[in-house]
Amino acid sequence: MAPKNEEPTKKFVNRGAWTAEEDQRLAQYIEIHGAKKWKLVAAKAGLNRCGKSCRLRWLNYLRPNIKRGNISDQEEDLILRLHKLLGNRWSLIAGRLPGRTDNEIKNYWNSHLSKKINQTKPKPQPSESSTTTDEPKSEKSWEEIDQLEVSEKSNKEVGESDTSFNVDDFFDFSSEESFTLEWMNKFFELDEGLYFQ
DNA sequence: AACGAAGTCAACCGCTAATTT
DNA sequence: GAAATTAGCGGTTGACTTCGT
Repeated sequence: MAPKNEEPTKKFVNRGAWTAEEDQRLAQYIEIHGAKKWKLVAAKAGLNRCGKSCRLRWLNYLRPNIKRGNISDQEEDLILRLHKLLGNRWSLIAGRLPGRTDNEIKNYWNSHLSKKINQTKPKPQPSESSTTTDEPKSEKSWEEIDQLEVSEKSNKEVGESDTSFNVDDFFDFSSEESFTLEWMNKFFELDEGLYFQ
């Protein structure tokens, strides 16, 4: 279907770490022309990079309002809870944490939280199924997960939701930041009794 | 001080979904 | 409707740093 690599010629494509100059070129170009058609962006900005690489760099580092490092306890807690709910859906999780990127959340999870979970996780109950991962499947049923996915999809397709729970609508807080984290924690506190026990 | 192991994280890869032609 | 192109996602890799001996 899709081509393996979007670049026709890989001859002189830069790879690896971005230089300050490349960052500046990319940011400058996007500021003027916007962030779309990444292949074009790469070419027009005079970057010997593939479009994919430019996109990633912009989304993860150059984009405005990006927060880097220093993940707060509150954010960490939220990540844990959202991961429990959503599994490895990093972009979804990141979408609930203003200023955080999926890559950062994923890295943070892999290097910090997965270990933490493994350390603190209680021994599996004999009655429970023998899943070994920290995926949510052991916490929530597949039906519940599916329901989330279906309602997400149907909302995009139809533009309105039925009575089912919609995770995007429910967690959408594109504008209000500090309020959100507190509110989310409140929600999870209430919700914990239902879902996470 | 030197060296290997372990940890971290930016970037890449392969794939699918969505959009455009 | 089909094909081509673009966007986006999650998994993985590898360079670099930190830690332990």
